[in-house]
Order: sequence, then structure tokens, then C-alpha cells
Amino acid sequence: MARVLSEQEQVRREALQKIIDLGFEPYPAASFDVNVNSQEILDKYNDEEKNYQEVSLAGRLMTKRVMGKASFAVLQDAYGKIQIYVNRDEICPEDDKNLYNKVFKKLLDIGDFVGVKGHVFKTKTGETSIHVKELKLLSKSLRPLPIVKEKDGELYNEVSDPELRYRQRYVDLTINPKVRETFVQRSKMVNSMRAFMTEKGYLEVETPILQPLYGGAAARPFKTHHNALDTTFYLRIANELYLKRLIVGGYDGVFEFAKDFRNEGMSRFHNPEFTMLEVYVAYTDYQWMMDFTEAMIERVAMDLHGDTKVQVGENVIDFKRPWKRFSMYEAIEHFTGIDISEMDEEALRNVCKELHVPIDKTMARGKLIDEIFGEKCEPLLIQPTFITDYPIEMSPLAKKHRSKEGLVERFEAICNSKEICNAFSELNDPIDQRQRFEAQLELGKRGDEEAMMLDEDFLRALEYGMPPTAGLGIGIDRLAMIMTNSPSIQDVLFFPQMKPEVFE
RNA sequence: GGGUGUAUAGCUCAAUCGGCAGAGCAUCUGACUUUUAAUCAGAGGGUCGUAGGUUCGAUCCCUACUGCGCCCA
Repeated sequence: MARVLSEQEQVRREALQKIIDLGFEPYPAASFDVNVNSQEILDKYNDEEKNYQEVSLAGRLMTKRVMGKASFAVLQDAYGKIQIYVNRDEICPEDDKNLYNKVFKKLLDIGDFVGVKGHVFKTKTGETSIHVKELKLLSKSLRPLPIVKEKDGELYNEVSDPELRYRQRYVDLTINPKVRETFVQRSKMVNSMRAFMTEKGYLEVETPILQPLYGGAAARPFKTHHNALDTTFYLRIANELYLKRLIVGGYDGVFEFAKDFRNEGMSRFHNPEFTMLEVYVAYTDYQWMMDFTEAMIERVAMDLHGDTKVQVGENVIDFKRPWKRFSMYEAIEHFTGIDISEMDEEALRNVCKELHVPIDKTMARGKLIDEIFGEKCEPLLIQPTFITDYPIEMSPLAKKHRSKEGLVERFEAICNSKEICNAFSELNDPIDQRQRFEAQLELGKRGDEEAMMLDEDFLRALEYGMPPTAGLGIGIDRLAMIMTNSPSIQDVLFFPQMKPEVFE
């Protein structure tokens, strides 16, 4: 069972023992009082004012340059890195020079946590640094940290192995400041959205993840079992039906940042568990919700970047309102020159052939339209664009369009060729809703594994009456990818799903 | 799920037409009281992803498996 230690690991364990033998504590229990961080010093230190003359800060040792009786090292805290200057006779004013000669010079390694006290100064070469008077080991590191060096902004030996980066995210975060920053941005993004909604008075709520019936989306669920109740539960694929129950109950605006779970393939854009914001607002419709959506996302861009323009890959995406709006038929006509609005299934099949859109026999009218849009329009939509008015067959929870036969009042926003949100005027006619569920049951019988289940309690809720309501779902991970210019979903999830690692 | 690429030292990467496995950083020993990819002198470190096969001989060729990446469904 014992793992074979590498040479460097053995050396560090020996160093640990030597530290103990010299009478130093490698894992002290007491708190180390920090009164400043690296970034604040770098931002505010003024060499003429000689401020910051009694600083105390802590972090991880990232490099060590020993020159006999004096040394430079770099300390990394949560905010960045700062150089420290350590002089033997200053940290060891008495005869006992062990702390410098043995502990600092020999036994401290890159990756160890230390606390330092001293004053800030500028070195000969002008680098703001900390002149250390007191140095304390706070935690010994027993594994060698990959060393990323930097010169003139260029990184050397940058860790590129995605497996190490995702499986050992703690290492990735330690050695890669850009990764830390991405997750700070993600957190700011969620805060920005939360603030936008709470300022409007909407209520942040929590609804069940374990659900006896899954619903609210077309997806295959994860299944689990509750022992005491001896009942099957599903991990939610969406929280839509629960949030609407809350609107029935009388709240006029509710939202939830919800972890959803879908038992599907994984890719650069799909993780089995992901975060979705869903928000429902009573007495509004999908037109209102479009205004709401673009206002919220424009604000997110401003809060994160101070600008509505965001660099994403090779494109600059501008979230400035108002965004372009196309109905799905208009979008298809715009990009293909073909007006499909009056076409029946047969005519649509011919259009697909003509446009080389791959289809199969099971696809009905709505699905064919969706395929044409996905193939011929979506890839061309880089700037945020609302696509409205979807075929009814594919939207069992959306309200019938007020004027267009066969369509529902639904929109998606497409950005960087990807759907970032989905919304509709919610179906609140309980009789219509029951018929839609029944149609889903039929699809299920024909083998559609993503068909929705009939939720009797949800129908009962609608029968008590739900006000006209618009609902919106935004994929938080997808939006975070765009806002942080990350090419894959794994880059915006701390711990993306991977095959379990096998330890020997 | 299909196609394809990839796996060599702690990290980044070489090399071999099939014949003792190499560099930089990191590590170890020594020198150095303002360095910054610190420098200088020396040293150690590898089940070449796993399991088979071909061969006198395999890290290299073949097969399967596993992880990860990319493209597609």
C-alpha cells in the first residue's frame, strides 16, 4: 500500500524531521496575524513616504534565491506575489543562526507556507520587496510543486497537462494565477446577476435536487434511491416546475442558481452537473424577459470588464443593448434565403436535402426546423442575438404564440454560436398543459428517452391558477466561458467531472 | 458511441531508420550579504502509461487496454 516516494519527496520528509529536531514546529497551530496583502503593497507602497514599515503577511514560497548570507524569495498570497529579502543576521540577531543557515537556506522548499514581518523597501533594481525581520514556517509542503518561471511576462515550464490541471486543481490554482483569476471572475459574475435580481426585489430560493419526477427540460436523468422511503428519486434536470409552483404560491419574482444534472455525453461544452440560473417573473411575457435578459448580461459585462465589449477567442463580442432580434423563420430566411414559414413536413425535408442538413426519419416538423437553424444559422451568430418564436412541438412548457399559429412565445439568446439562455411566456393554461404532457407521453412511448413525464402535482398547481409569467434559464457555465474567454467548460469548473482516478 | 492524436525524470520537452535514455528548470553537495528564468563548480534522479505479441534484442514495430486531448454523433 505504501507509495514509493520520489527522491524529492524523500528529501522533503527528511527536511521535515530535521526541522522538528532543530526545535521548530512545521505545522504550528496558532494563527499568524496578517495585516496586509501583496497586491496592496505593490499598489500603494511609496518609496518616498516610506509607508508600510511594519507589515505582516503570509503565503507560499514560490522561488528562493540564496546568495550566502542573504537571500531573495518570492511569497505568493491570495492576491499575487511579492519578493522578500531575507538577511541572516537580521532574522537571527543572536548567536544561533539555525533559522537562517539551516531552516531557511536548506530545509525550506518551494511550496512551503511562511509568515514574515518586516518593512517594505525597493531593491537596487527597483523591485518593491519586503525586508524581513521575522520569519516563521507556517506549513511544510511534502510534494514538489511544478515550478513555473517567468521573465518579461513569458512563462517557462508552464504546466500544460490538462489531466494534472483538472484532477489536481489545487496545484493548477497554486501555480497558475490566470486560473485563480478565472474563478474570481466567475464568482463576480454570479454576484452581479444576484445583485441585479435582488435589487428588483426578486426572491432567491432553493428547491429540491432530489425529485420524484424529473421535468422542465428534455434530458435523461440520473437515478437514485432513498432508503427510508424506499423510493426512486431523480437528480433534477431543471427546477422550472418547482419555481413555477412558487409563482402559483404568490411570489412575483423568484430565482435560483441551481445545480442541474443530465446523464449525457461530456464535451468541451457539457459537464454532467452544471449550474443554471432560472428566474420567473409574474405578470410579464417573453418580450419583457428579453429586455430583462439583455440588461442583466450587459451589466455582467460591465461589472467584470468595465465595458460591454468582451474578447472571446478571436471575436470581440459586444453585449451593449439592444441586441438583435430575429424570429426563427426570419433567421432561417436571412441566412439561407428560404422562407419556410408556410412549409409542411414534406417541403421541409426537401429543404434539408437541398441545404445538406443531415436528418433522419424520426424527425417531425419542429425538429427539422431546429436542425436547419442549428446547421445554417447558429454557427454564424457571434454577437448576442435573440431568436424568437419556436415551433410548438419542441416547447411543451411554453405558451402558444398570441398571433402565430403553430409557434410558442419562446426565445433563446445565441452568442458566440452557442445558446446561452432559453426563455418563454410560461404556459399557465392547465388544460393546454395537460395536453402537452400527454403528447410528451406519446413521444416517450415511441422511444424518446428525453420526453417529459406528466407531473400531476404541477398540473394541480396550475389549476389553482398561475398568473401570466415569463421564465428564463441561463447556463452559468456557458456564460462564464464567454465572460472569461475560456475555450472549454472544464476551465470554468473547479472540479470538472472526470473518470475516477485509480490509486494503487 | 465513432474517428483521430497523445502518454519518456517532480515540470516542460528531446532522442532512437529496433542496439547502455538526454537537456533546461526542479532536487542534492559546495561557493556567494541586493538577486530576479540569480550565477559559478560538481552530483544524483527513469518499470519510457499498462498488458501481451514480433525479434537475438522493444521506449521505438504490431495488438489490446487505460487516461487525457481534438473532431464528429
